[in-house]
Amino acid sequence: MSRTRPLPAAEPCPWDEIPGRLRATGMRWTPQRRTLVRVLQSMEGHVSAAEIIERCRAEDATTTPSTVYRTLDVLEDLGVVCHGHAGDGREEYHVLPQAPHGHFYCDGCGAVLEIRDELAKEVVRLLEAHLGFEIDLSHLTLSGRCRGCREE
Amino acid sequence: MSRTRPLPAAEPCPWDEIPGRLRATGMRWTPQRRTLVRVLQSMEGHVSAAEIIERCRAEDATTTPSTVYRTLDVLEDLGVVCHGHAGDGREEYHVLPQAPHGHFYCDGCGAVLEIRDELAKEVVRLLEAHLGFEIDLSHLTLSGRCRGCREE
DNA sequence: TTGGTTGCAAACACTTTGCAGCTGA
DNA sequence: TCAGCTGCAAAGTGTTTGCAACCAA
Repeated sequence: MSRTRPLPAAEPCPWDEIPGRLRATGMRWTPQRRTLVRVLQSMEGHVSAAEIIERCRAEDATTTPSTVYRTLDVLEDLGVVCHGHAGDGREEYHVLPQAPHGHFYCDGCGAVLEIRDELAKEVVRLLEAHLGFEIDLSHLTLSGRCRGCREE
Repeated sequence: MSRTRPLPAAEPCPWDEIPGRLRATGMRWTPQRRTLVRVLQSMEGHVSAAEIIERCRAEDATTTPSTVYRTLDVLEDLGVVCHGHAGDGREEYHVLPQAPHGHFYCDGCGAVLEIRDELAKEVVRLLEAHLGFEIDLSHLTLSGRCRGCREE
């Protein structure tokens, strides 16, 4: 299973390279994969497995969860998505992560903010300096309360 | 359910105050709770629900998961533990958090480090300054690779 | 006594897997 | 053709809940 891989694929794979990259390793470019990839393209950012499945079903009512999960695994190997866990522990997929970033979930209002670029680097650097850990920020979602909810 | 509460209880509850605090609100101090509390006392830090259940079963073979989960919920309201999610999305409990701190899990060797005190404050401050989020670090476990595993 | 607790079993949500048949290359 | 892929159904996980019996206060 790809999710036991230590760290996400090094370089992200552009959308239009996907069919070729699949075929290059003997894999197939099927209608179901076309649907999933089209859906993912319209969802850049963070998405739950449930959302992905629902959107696929909207495009193709015959979509099956197992196929979606299996294909997401394949796409994760290609670096198109990488998965982590939302605050409630469910699978969460990050689409086409260009730079290391995490997500921030507000317990109060449910808002989600991305922790990206400079800030992500800063956090990574800080933790690395203190603990010697190379953090995989893209794999997690922090939780807390946003400014708005704190002022209530 | 207590796990929908916005943030963990403000002040941690010393072990010996637990019986009294329970009774004060009409709750009972039962053998099962005694067992669980004893087990938790011997496990300060991060523990998975499975570990807690297993250890309880070692002390009392009749221990039931449902009772453990329910009691952990009660103890979370008292501030004795607070729960989050491990890297794989399972429930994880932090026992008697004295100061805000998170955990760091190494994908390589499985080592767990605590992110505490100064470093935790620094991270919290950083994220707060940039995003306006009041982070609940105790609610999460970061993942990545530790120094040792990176050098392999 | 009596309402909080417990144990059991069943329900749950989500994800994974086995397998026979289908299909892209 | 023929491996990879799909759909289905079934099995897992890990956690939660309903309920009757139980027992701490």
